[in-house]
Amino acid sequence: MPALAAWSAWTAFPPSFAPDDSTLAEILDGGQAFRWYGPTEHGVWSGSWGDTFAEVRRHPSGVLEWRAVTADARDPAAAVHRYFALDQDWAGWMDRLPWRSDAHLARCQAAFPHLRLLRQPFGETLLGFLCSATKQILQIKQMMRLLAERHGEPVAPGIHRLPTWDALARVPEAELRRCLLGFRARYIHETALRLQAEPDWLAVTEASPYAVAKERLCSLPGVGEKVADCVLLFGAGQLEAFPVDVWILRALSDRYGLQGWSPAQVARFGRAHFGPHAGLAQQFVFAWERRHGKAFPPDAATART
DNA sequence: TAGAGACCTGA
DNA sequence: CAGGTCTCT
Repeated sequence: MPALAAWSAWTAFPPSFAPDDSTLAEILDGGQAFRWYGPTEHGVWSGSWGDTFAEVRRHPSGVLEWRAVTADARDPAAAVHRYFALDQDWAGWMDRLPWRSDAHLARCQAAFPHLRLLRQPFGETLLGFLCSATKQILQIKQMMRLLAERHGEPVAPGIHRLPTWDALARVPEAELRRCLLGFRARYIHETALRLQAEPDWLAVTEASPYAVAKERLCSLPGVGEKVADCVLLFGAGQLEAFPVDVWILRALSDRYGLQGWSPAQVARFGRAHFGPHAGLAQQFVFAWERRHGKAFPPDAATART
């Protein structure tokens, strides 16, 4: 009998990563990643990326901690650090956002302490957002779950990883449709074939500067500006990426007075206003709009075009 | 860098 | 109708 995958011991996250429960939920299940489930009645989140399966919970002391298993039973600490980008200068980036002159941004930052951008595996991020068109988070998660169960290798007993693009290239489009993908099945199938024909395309794209990487991504079927920016922001650490979805459109319209602006115009405004880490600002504005937007109808003072 | 409709399926 | 893209006018 093969060695059973073993859990690492529960390990505390560093004090620099101390989100409250609501912010943790926003990080894990707010639309960046589609592979987290929770919290259980005991407050445990479980999720997976690549070959890693992890759990996150709050110790009675209040400290956030994690444990994980990996498919080949190597120490998962490095994988966890990379995924949560624990070695990055979040405090510095936060301080360099224009919160001093932007009261709404300051409010968003205050509302989600330690909100982070995840650094997910590039290929998986692409897969997730290729499925995201006109779908809610719940439905995207369902698609990912079916893809993993039916076409991904097991990483631990009962747990399957997402299929690699190589594996996806071997799945007929009709079979993909059975994973609730709908018209997105064609995008994924065709993308898989292209990636198969060019084995280092993903790695080269991930390592390319923002503008180049975005152009490359946009050449894939089903990938437009919004999806490309999500993939680069959540799967490549490109903080310049500024995805404009309906929430950001609404937020910039209602909070910044940009009624009637097109997505392209809003994107230009976002990069100019929020600066080189616009993608980070975007995450706060996005989270705030989803959670609190309804309680704050558009401000009459800014509601002029 | 305009606007409309199609594309799948299910909450 | 839904966190988008593609295509055509």
